[in-house]
Amino acid sequence: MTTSEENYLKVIYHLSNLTPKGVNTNAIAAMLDTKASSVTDMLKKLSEKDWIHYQKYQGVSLTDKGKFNAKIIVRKHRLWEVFLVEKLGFAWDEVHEVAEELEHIQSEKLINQLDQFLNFPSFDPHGDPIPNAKGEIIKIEKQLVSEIEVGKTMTCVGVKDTSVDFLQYLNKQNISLGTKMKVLEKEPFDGTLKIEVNSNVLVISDKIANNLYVK
Amino acid sequence: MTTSEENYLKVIYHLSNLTPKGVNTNAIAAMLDTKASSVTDMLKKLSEKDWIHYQKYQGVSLTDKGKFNAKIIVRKHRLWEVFLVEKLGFAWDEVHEVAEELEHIQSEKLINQLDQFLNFPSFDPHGDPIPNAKGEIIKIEKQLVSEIEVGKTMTCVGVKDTSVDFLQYLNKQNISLGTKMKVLEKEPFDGTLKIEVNSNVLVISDKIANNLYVK
DNA sequence: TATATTTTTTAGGCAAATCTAAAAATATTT
DNA sequence: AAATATTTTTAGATTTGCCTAAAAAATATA
Repeated sequence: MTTSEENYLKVIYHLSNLTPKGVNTNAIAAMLDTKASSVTDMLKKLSEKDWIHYQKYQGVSLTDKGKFNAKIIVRKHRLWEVFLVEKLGFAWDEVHEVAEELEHIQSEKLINQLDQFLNFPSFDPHGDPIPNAKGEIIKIEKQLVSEIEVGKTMTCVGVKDTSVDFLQYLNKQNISLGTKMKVLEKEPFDGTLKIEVNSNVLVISDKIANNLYVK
Repeated sequence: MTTSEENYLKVIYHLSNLTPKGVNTNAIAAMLDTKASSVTDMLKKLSEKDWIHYQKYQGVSLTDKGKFNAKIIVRKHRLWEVFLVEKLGFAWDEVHEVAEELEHIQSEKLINQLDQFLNFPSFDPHGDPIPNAKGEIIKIEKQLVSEIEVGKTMTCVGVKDTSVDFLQYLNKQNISLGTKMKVLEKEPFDGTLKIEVNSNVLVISDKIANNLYVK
């Protein structure tokens, strides 16, 4: 499996969770920062290898084989992120790029030993679940801050957007996994929220509230 | 720097230590398991980037820039080998292939944090010295078993050949870094040696004696 | 429903890294 | 020194993954 093929599988996997009916060519192109025509080329190749179901103009979905491969790549990515944070002292906003490279290293033994070395972690530094060696992945119930009612307390369990900008914003506000918060006020006009964090009142935008997972 | 360019630099670096006058195209091709014509193509590219001195038909040598880059790749390779053995429980004959992939991960922070995490090791699992972040590398005096006089005792400090076959042969004979040995007898006809290892007498060929470093 | 817009695919091309086959330069042997 | 052998380079082709531009299909709009 080439690095490029792996990147396509991973992106199709992530998009499938948002668009279960079938993933669009343009959506894949946008995620991979490439052109639709390049995507079409690759879809044909992935289809021939039986990793995706593909019919012209109909969008794609992963086969069982493709889904398993995708999950193993996600597993590798997230385990490496844990390693970088727990063992090498990286911050959660510094790991993504490096993990994007490390996830393509081909060695089953490597990744399973790494898993053991890290004590079989269940979640990565952004709160996302780590598939096990069989590709099994736990799903926890989590909600966006934007979905929480006024007056309720909540605990940060993850982020939807894992961009450096967003993670550094959270750093600045002292919000990390496990941080307890409370919704104080909700502005109906634009979705702006007032929340209590670390005994301070914080005003957060609609966009922030839609990218922060809590339970 | 592409993976391919890195592999060429690394090979030229290693060959330079054996052939200081200038490295041959064919020698590079043999090491990289490719054709001489492919090597010529790449030499032109490396030359344009000022990583090697290259004149048609005259063999090549590394520029200062090229040598530094090569040493950083060697540094990465050897640090990853230490990680695999010390932290993930790999055997010394299992690390080379995986380290060949890991050495191409591009992140200065990653490798310097890894170095610290491993306590700034000086040698890799095969006894080879690890360059520091500046590319500085210590040279220890070491000799091949074949160069040791009859009657002398010696300690294994490294291997010249790092192939799986050779390393597994040494495993079988219970020879590893630090193993004490004594030369008992030398056969002038074919260079076969009798040595004492772990209170046993072992007969080793010319070829073995020429690939085992001691001091 | 016919037209316009958007999405997707095809056709043809490019750059990197490789290959084979043949030519050129260097080295070795007689 | 000439002939032979070896090494290295050139020329031209291939594969992978990407591109642009244009055509085809699907979707939205009037």
